Amino acid sequence: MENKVKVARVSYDLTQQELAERVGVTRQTISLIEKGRYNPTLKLCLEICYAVNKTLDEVFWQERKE
Amino acid sequence: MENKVKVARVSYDLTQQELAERVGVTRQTISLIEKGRYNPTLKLCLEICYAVNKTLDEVFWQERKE
DNA sequence: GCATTATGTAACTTATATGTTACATTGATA
DNA sequence: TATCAATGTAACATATAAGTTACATAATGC
Repeated sequence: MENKVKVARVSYDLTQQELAERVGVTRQTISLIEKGRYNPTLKLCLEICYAVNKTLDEVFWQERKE
Repeated sequence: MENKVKVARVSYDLTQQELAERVGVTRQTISLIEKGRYNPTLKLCLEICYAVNKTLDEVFWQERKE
């Protein structure tokens, strides 16, 4: 699950810990999502978007790969 | 978890069963997502978007509610 | 009426997202 | 060099997304 969470987070000058607190998960969860090792739930994706002022498409969209 | 899956699906003239087969889940999962009783994973959201030719924002975006 | 299709949902199981605790590594900085 | 902050990750526990089976209802067509 590749995504732009890390870019969005860093552009907001937030640490993983800070982002985690704002969206209500642990630092480990943010780390795993940024590393593409987790398939986050929609609710968490939305919380991350709200925290970095971006939309789902901007942070999580990816074209279908055959 | 409100969303526009049902509208998008019906506009494509797909039954829950057909959409479920295209995205690789069961009919029950589609039903529960449409009813807002499930918090789907990002991967499933993307699959649904691909199936109905829409983006995440079009089908799953919602403004933060305080 | 009787079948058939589409949908809602309940009980139970399985897979996995997420939490908890803990330890290691890297980079900056005093 | 020695902290310390930020990050990666591993083992295990918990919550819940998703599957399986099954049954019910509404709508449609025979």
